[in-house]
Amino acid sequence: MTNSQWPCAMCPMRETGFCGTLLTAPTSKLPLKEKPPWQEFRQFRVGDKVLDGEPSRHIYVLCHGWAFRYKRLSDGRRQIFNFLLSGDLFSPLAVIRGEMRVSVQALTEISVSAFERAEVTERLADHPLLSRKVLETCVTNAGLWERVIMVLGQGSAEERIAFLLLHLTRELSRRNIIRDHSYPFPLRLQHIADATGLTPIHVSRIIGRLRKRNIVDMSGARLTVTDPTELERIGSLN
Amino acid sequence: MTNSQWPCAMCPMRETGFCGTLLTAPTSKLPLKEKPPWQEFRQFRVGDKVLDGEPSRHIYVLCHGWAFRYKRLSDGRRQIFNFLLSGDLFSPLAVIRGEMRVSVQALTEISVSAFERAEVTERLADHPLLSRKVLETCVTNAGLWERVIMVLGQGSAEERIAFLLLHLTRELSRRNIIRDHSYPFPLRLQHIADATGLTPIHVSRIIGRLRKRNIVDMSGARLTVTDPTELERIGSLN
DNA sequence: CGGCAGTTTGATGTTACTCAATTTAAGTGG
DNA sequence: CCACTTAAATTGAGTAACATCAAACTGCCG
Repeated sequence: MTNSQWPCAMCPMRETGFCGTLLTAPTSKLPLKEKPPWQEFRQFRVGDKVLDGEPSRHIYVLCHGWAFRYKRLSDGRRQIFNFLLSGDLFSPLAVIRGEMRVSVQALTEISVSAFERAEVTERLADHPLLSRKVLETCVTNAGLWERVIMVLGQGSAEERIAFLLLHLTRELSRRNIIRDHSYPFPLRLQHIADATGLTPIHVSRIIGRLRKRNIVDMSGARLTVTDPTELERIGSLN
Repeated sequence: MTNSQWPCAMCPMRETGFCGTLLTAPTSKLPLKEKPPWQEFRQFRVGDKVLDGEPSRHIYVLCHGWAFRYKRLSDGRRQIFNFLLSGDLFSPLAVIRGEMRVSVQALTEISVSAFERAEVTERLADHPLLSRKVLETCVTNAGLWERVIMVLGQGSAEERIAFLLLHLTRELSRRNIIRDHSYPFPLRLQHIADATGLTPIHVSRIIGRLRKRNIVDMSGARLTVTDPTELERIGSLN
């Protein structure tokens, strides 16, 4: 990981008086600030759960790595709402309301910043820039939720998968992670299935088809977008 | 319509210094306040479009009747995001960002309050109660969006329809509109289909099945929930 | 060289879609 | 109030998309 990729560039807490503190990340080469007692820096390994359906005392920001946010039904079905990348606030709603019965699990090694919720909400009122950031994240998410509802309600299997891959590709490109239309890709078929409402078997077939058509290739834990134009045509639902 | 059902009880603008003005509704028997120039009171008839995919200068609150919020794809597919009932802010996001390329259409005769967006956003800063209301609506909506994503991603046709009917029934019951487990219901099969991602024909079959099982009955522009417990069991996805 | 988890492939089953025809309900004008 | 018109709901038959089950294959790690 190079400094230029250091996630603080994406962090919603940046420039809100909260952020300098994120630079206490162990591997960071950037200048340190003093860490306040109400912030913690934590690391998790692949498969670890950061949250498990219980309300949390903390607000989390993902600093590095991949995670996903999901909910499980009593009969085992799992819906993945979104994938979290560097700089993502886990749930802007958790800032306002404590509840939110969702789980978050790490897809790679990840590092997160955990802020005491009480401290953040207390500072929310007299820190307009912070509350603006939270609100902005809410808005961004709401836009994503509506696009997801659109694609789950109206899209074919192919459109759903293309939409997901397109979205991830765009997000990673904003973070300067993509080189030669290819990037490390930690999702298994099961994750794509649970995010798109399909079965992993069917996802495999569709991805195979997309590969044969030279649109995307998913192998060796990497995703390569061979034909971005075509992927966009399929996945953007306009 | 009795005074006790008058929508201001649900209006997010109530007690924010914006709301008294909603009482200028022509049919209201409640005391009037002076209407500021940046508020308008409008009426629409069945099928009229209040918004049509274009950014609007106004922020809308539904005062009376039913409407729905949707987006149409270029090939004709339509996804209905939600149904609007008395007191609903059309789109909390429109308050923060002007854009939002969605359409809103009336299902019944409706009356709406239209506020100049510029005036509202200007007052947003020094009116904490108002911004709190907007934020709260954002939060409520975000919770709904996630439940919708859950049901569209994981639910069967029956679960999707039950979820929708259950949600509407709850919202109307909060508004004291339900008498004897029955209420006026302006949705056609096509609306339910476009909200659940099914075809109207299939919706018809499923509803017919629910009727035979004495769970709900949808006829004569009314919905009757015969077995609320069973509807809840099917539609709550836990 | 196993052993394991994840992926791919094939065969078959189920759910939901499409198309067409019929029935019901809701208006409309006489 | 009743024929007539029209839109919407229902029903049936056939089809396509996706799910399920089972088996074979691949890559990876000890």
